[in-house]
Parts: sequence; structure tokens; C-alpha cells
Amino acid sequence: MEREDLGALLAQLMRRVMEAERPILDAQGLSMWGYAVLSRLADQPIQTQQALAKAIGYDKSRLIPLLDTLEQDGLLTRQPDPTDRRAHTIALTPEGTARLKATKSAIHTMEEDLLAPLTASQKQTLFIALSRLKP
Amino acid sequence: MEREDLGALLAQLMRRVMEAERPILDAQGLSMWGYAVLSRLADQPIQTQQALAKAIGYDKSRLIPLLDTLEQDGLLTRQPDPTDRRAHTIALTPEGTARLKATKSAIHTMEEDLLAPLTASQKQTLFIALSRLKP
DNA sequence: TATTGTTATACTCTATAACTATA
DNA sequence: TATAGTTATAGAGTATAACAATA
Repeated sequence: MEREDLGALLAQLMRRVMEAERPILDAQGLSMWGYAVLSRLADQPIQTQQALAKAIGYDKSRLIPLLDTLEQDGLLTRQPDPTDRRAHTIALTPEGTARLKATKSAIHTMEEDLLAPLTASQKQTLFIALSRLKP
Repeated sequence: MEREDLGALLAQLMRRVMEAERPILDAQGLSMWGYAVLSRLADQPIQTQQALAKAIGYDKSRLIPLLDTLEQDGLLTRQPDPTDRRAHTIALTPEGTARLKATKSAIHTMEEDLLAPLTASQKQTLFIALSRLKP
């Protein structure tokens, strides 16, 4: 058993990151999944709620109450698609964009802090490796 | 928003790893947490169940039925500590050690396969970085 | 009084299947 | 009939508090 499990290493770091994110998200009034939704919406336009659910790895049935909350909070809008009235197009409001930007900024600051033990080169390689390995 | 979130990258890779581990663990008749327990026990001796729970990030109350199963499967033994009869010392059986070894070997093979897109140097840096960042 | 292991219980997260309205 | 969104519900995972035995 010469090296540690990749899974165990990822799990440990993941837990650290999530613990550090929680107070930031709380302060911004966002859940982890709410943040995932806003991030994905800012990334590029998305057609259906099902596509959104799949993109962030969330179940479509759980997505409904989450979108309800985000809509009530004025962070996004849901509108029936004129070309297919079953579908709803989802769009960030200006407030949603602003909230996302503030949250992402605080999270990146936290992450840089957490990454401080690494050299610039190690940090760069870490992000390259993770990006290359994701599906 | 110049770079991706570390948390999102970790989550995506974590999901991939866990999906790839599931069939291996199923074939070995182990749950994810059962594997975590065996791994930790093989690492170095541990005094109390509470210490074990904390070490793997599991709740002490949930640990009980998990240890029950592993004990029934003949993979570990629980014996009252003679010096403190409240405490139980936990030890891997030879079968537990063998099962762990076979599982870890299969998981590492899978991981190497998954890590194939990286150069040897990137792979090495990834493990160094993850090890350095864990708590 | 404090601690180890245990049990019971409640709470959250997640997935499945069934419903509606459109296509 | 098939699909988008929705709802209801069951199941798994998780945490909290209370208990017995021992220190």
C-alpha cells in the first residue's frame, strides 16, 4: 500500500473547502446548491430546468423548490418559453449576478488562503490536473 | 471570474471517483465507510471507537451498526480493553487485512486508469498538493 | 462527575414514481 | 406517445440527545 487513496485525499480536502464555504454562503444568504445554480447560469445560457439539473448533478425534482426560493429572493426569473410552452427559460436578474459575483469573490479569496501552502507552480498544476480529470 | 472554483472541480472529480469505486466495493462486499474503517485500522492502531469515528469523519453513533456488520463478516474483532472496560479495542482479522488489500489494489488500479490523462510529473504534483492541503 | 459504547429518534438529503400541461 | 415541469412520498444518510456501564 504504497500511496494514499486519491478518493480519501479528495474527500478530506473537499470537507475542508465545504466547511470554509459555509459561513461565506450563509452570509450571502445562499445554499451550496443555490450557489451552484447561479454559477451555472452565469456560465452560459441553458434551455431547460432538466438540463440545468443535469449540469450541476442535481435531481430535477429537488431543483423546483430551490428555484422557487431563488426566484422569490429576486435572484433569477422563470419565464415560459414562447416556442415550447412546457419549458421555462431561466435567467439571472441583475441582483442575481451581483450576488453571485460577491459570493464568488469571497470564495476565491478563501480558496487562495487555503492554497497558500502551495507554490505558484504547484497551484497551477493542481488546477490543470483537476480540470483535465473532470468528466 | 477568471478561474473555476476549487470546490466545484473537487466535487466533479470526487463524483467520478466514487462512481468508479462503487462496483469495486460492491464486488468486495464493502460499503464506502466500511472501506474507510478497514483502511484506517490498517494504518496504525487506534484506541477507542470514538477516535476511529473522528479519524474517518463519521459519527460515533452511526459507527456501531457499521462495526457490527464488519464484525459479523469476520473482518474485524471488538474486544473489551482490559485496562478500561468501557473501551473496546478493534483489530483487523487476517481476512479483514486480505479483503482490504484486494480492495485497495483494485481501487488503485482504477485510479491509475483515471489518472492516465496526466503526465507523471502532473500526477506526482497532484498527490503532493492534495496531501499538503488536507487538514 | 466524566467518558465509552449504545440506542432511539428526529432531521436532512436524495431518488422514484405519478401527475399536468403541452408537444 | 413523449417530454417539461411539478408534486408526493419513500428511502438513505446524518446528527442529537438520552441511557447503561465503567472510570
